[in-house]
Amino acid sequence: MGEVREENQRLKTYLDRIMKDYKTLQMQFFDIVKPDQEQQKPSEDEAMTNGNDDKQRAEESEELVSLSLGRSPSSQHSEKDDEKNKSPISPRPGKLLFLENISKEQHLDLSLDCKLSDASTTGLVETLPKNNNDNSKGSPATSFEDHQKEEAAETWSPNKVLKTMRSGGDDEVSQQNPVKKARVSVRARCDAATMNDGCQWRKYGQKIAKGNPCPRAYYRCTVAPSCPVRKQVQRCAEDMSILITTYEGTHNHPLPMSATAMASTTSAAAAMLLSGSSSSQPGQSHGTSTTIGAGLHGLNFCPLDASRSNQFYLPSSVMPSAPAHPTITLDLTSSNLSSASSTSSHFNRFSSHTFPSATSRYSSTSLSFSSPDQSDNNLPMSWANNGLLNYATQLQNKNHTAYQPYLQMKNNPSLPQQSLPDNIAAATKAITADPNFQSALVVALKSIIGNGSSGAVPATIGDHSHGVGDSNSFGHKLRWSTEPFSTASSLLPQTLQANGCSSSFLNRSSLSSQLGSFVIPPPSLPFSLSKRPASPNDNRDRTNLL
DNA sequence: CGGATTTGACCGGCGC
DNA sequence: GCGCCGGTCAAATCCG
Repeated sequence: MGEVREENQRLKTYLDRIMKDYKTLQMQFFDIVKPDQEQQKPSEDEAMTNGNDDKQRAEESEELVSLSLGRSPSSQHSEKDDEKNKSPISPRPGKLLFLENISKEQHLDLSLDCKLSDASTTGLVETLPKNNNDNSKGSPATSFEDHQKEEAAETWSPNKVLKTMRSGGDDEVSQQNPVKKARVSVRARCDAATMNDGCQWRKYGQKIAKGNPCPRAYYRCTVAPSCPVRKQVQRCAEDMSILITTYEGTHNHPLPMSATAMASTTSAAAAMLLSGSSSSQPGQSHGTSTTIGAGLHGLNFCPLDASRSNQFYLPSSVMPSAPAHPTITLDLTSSNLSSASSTSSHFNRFSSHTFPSATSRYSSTSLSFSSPDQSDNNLPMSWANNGLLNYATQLQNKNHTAYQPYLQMKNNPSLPQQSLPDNIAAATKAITADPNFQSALVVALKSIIGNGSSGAVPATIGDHSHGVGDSNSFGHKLRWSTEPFSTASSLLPQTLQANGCSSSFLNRSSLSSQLGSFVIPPPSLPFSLSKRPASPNDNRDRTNLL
């Protein structure tokens, strides 16, 4: 406990320093954009002159932005007396504030276009992958939750139709959702027909997909009769030893312990994908649907398994699923290390780029689980241990590898060539991927939540049937206490950060208590890459697939 | 015999 | 409107 306190204090100090730096940068950025604001919104700037101090103005504007979310600034029809309505929100999309507000503002801009439908009819739990109505209960409506709901709604519903994740499958609203569910694709070398991810699956179809001679098998979760989760299994056309498993949907039932790791990881990945989508560019909108994502967001989760040289890239040519789905691919193969077809240079994996396919209406996200330095990476990959948490836990030991994208982005001379919103989105992602940032965030969260009182944060990404609603409360606390750091454009990344990030004291053993019911499955591989079939039927699957 | 798989038919979205 | 394609359904089949 003493050590923990010391480290806590140290991290708090570090957090303070980060906050100071952040504010400094914030002010600088604000100064940069100030002329633009004055030019475009002189009247509102007048209202802002109350805070002569730039810092104060920055803080105030920050607050104003956040508080004004959920309203329709364009209409400005109500609450004129409320000073909060005098936020320096630009009437045009793409206006820049500081980084922290970028995503919010983009959301807000989206909201301007879409006139959010009744967000109260659907909670975040219905919009984000981890939806479970059971967990949306009882969350008292707060402005922050509204904000989150609106963020989620903005993410998915620029058109007036509330787009929720069909994956929820829990209610009528979700079934009305015209938006495709986010998918998480896992590439792994596997001789078996399917990976043993701990879940029970029933095959319900098989098709020959275009561009791949190998048949694609369709599975649905049979753990619960009404579980909407589907998965597709297909061999990679380029490398038959690679099995591409694509998960879609969210389990609406408790998962076996052996399945929680994979489920949590895929859920978190999907959440990250969706969160990345929140920074979508208006110009990428396609028709009445929201374009998900601003590109291929390279997030480096650092090293995990040297033996497998897990990497994460997204060769569009091997996209296993329809491009109409926002897909995040976890590449657990090592082929891309040597594959000439791979474009996953270290930098590229951090670069933000879009699919070459013109038909890709949604972006995909690539996560890198690789390490440029694998020599010291002797930690075996264990989805079962705690899934995604593992990455972040080990990430702490990797000398800030994940910070590289941010640095590269800063140092990349090509960045100015990108559109500023792209830069912002990329920078936001990079920042949120920074383990230091995450550590500080966790420390702050911990202090807010109440000194590690277990259960204070019931969030668990280990169980798909939990988490979003919980992350609401999680993010809620985050919201009010670590305001400058609530850069995550939606909640799930915060969940991801909260769960995924860890300081050295927030190691696996302590995290379970720190983060409440974070599921830590038994230390066995949740999915097996062995030839042992996932189910008694997999043997046939294999013969069928091969 | 019950449950899982197979496989052709069917459906809906999307592009042309 | 048509065709393509991904995804799902469901009857037939298989298997323990």
